[in-house]
Amino acid sequence: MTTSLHLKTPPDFNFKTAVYSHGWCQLLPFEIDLENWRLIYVFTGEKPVSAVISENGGAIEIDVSGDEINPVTRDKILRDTRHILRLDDNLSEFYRLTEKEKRLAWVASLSGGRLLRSPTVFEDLVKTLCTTNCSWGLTKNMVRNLVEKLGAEAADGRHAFPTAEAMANVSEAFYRDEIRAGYRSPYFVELAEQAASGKLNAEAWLDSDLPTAELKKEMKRVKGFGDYAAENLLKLVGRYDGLALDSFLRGAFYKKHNSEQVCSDKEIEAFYGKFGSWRGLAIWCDMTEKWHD
DNA sequence: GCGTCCAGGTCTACC
DNA sequence: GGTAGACCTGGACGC
Repeated sequence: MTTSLHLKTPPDFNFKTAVYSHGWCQLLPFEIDLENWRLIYVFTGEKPVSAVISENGGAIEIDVSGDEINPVTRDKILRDTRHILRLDDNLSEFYRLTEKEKRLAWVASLSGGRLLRSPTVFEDLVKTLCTTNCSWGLTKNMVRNLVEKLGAEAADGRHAFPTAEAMANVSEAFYRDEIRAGYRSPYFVELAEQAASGKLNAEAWLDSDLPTAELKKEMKRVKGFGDYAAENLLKLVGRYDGLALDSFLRGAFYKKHNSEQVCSDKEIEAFYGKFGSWRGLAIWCDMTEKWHD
């Protein structure tokens, strides 16, 4: 059987733009069905359940497959979906700034800037670590291995993202040999152990009172997290002060704004300075404009 | 088939 | 505070 749940969306919400805001929609347990514009995710709870998320008549519809779900699971799926799609984000100030720039006028008209994220910061931490110093193809491989080899199985055979406990229960050799994580393997072990023991509470970063610079320092205490990784995660917890420059963003910037000539990171930062604390979101939207054609 | 380069970087040692 | 070198993997590319 299938249970359908519904969520109202804010007026400035665009399902397609939010789902395809960055690469996360391609990382398990997310799956994207571009033909029918549906997002699939395996939610955790009492037991993992697969759900198809789509837009229907201006609202979000979540079709949960399998046995009837209890009220606790139902509430968790609704809460997680709000979080994933960032339905509660207020981007009005960002839109005011981008509307002043002709080339970024599309951002407000397509309601861009809602970056898809995972239900937990822990999942985003692990996935961000999988993006460092490798091709996007390898990132997808590592995440797929983590999900399929360590995540609990739902009724339809899909797997949820592994818990910190499940990740802490395997060895460094497992990460090297089975996950194909290479030199990142000890980082995964340490991160999982800290999260499972409660020593690291990444979820608290969502509503931390710390200034962004301090929060970034805290994130960089996680082994394997440097400037790029910390600033990427900051974006996912709703702070856009950092640009999270990586080879993709740098290359795209050189091509679009610097006649394909290499320039310094400081010059890139200065270019987006006018967007203030929204500059990280401004460069991301600017560099991914064509994704929304 | 083989070697090299590099991709959605970071860490450590050293200066 | 800045920099060089090492680090896994796997696909692309040249030969």
